[in-house]
Amino acid sequence: MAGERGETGRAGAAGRAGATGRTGVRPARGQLRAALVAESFALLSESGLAGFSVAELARRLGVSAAAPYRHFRDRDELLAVVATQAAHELTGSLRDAAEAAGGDPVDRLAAAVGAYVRYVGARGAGLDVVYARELRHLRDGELAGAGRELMALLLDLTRDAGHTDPARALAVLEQLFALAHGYTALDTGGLLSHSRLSDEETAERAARAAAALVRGNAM
Amino acid sequence: MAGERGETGRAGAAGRAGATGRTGVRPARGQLRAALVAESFALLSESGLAGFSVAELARRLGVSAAAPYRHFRDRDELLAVVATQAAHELTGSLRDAAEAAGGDPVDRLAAAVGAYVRYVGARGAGLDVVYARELRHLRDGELAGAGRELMALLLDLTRDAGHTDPARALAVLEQLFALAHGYTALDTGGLLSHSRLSDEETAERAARAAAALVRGNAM
DNA sequence: TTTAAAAGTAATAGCCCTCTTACTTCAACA
DNA sequence: TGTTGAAGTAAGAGGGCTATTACTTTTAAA
Repeated sequence: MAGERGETGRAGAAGRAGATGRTGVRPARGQLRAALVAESFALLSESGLAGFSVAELARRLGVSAAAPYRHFRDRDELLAVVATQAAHELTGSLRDAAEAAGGDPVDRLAAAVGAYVRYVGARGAGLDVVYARELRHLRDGELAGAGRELMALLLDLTRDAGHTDPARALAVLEQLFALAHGYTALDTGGLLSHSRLSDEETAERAARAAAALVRGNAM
Repeated sequence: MAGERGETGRAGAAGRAGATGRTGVRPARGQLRAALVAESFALLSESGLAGFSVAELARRLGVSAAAPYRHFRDRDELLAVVATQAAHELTGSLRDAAEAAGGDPVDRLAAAVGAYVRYVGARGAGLDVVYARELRHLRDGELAGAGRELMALLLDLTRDAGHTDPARALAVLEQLFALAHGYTALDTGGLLSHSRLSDEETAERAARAAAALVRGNAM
């Protein structure tokens, strides 16, 4: 029983594994690139960033381990594309959620936090992926822009909630997304309320907590 | 440039690396067990649970890769000892912090959250390590007890803050530790306020946020 | 001083991973 | 139909990790 860990990580070379199941359907010839990105979200959502491996992806799509390298220079480039898409989707989701929440800034922030938790629950990619350390060296292209766009939206929402002082707005933002990130992390880790909650339930709890946090800050 | 990732993880076998520096001092013969535990905290604090590897530990202590297995059946057993110690230390730290904060339940909770963030910053082990999924199969011995002890303290603190309804207390607890965990995670990931904050500064921010959260919940 | 257990080491098996190279297949176009 | 470039494959090099086994060094007791 040599290699049979259940968590690993860090740099180096090897180090993953996982389900190893042929989950996705083998994509038609020429569709591999898109399929890789799609399956990346599934894999992230199941195993997190730590469990992301090109080899596992290839296995799931029923292609050879070398195939992905026809479309991406290396693992990080694929991850960067996924992170960029996640940033765009997050920006859209949070903006929509805030929009739908009406005019009250507190409601809007709470809705955004809820949307964040919901998105990460569904797609497995959150701030940790978008701003992953290991992708720093690629942070000059699209990913950089998508990351800034997301951060700008967050700041806007916070400022609308009455925190016009930049430093103050940043601090509140930090609180809210520490909260949001914490909910997703604890949930993923199964540390929330004994049994694993549904993504929806977690999102609602996070949104309620966010509202309380914003209210509490105003006191 | 084969194995040169900078993050990995998941199950399987291989998968780490890291600094590979000879950090700790080679322990005197017979002191390896204690040294391994001590160095584990250092490694966790640098690379997180994902970067934890027995091989790296051995390297840092200047002993052969097989040496650790003289003292621990396998990686998980070592990790469980570390987690157990972390749980005890956390319980002590949080209790002390609450104690020192005086009589106001909100202050006490905020102090506990601050202490949590401070501890994780310093030692690298938090709820994620104590309640790690991969250690579930060992959760019958000391670790289980230490985990319950920690959780009991948290619940007590929450209950003292006026949330006598068990479900309500649990929900508030969840909020607070999602917040705390989120702060440590964002901080570790360098996502907080551009430049990396000191552990102390992060802890204070988390404590302030916790106080706001508790106040907001009371409204 | 002998001796036996404890603590380490060397070597290695077995896995998984990333990424490269050379070869094959396929599909669309001339 | 022949050609050609894109897409994919087979193999393998290079590395890291967890553990195991058999051998060596130390240390402390008899």
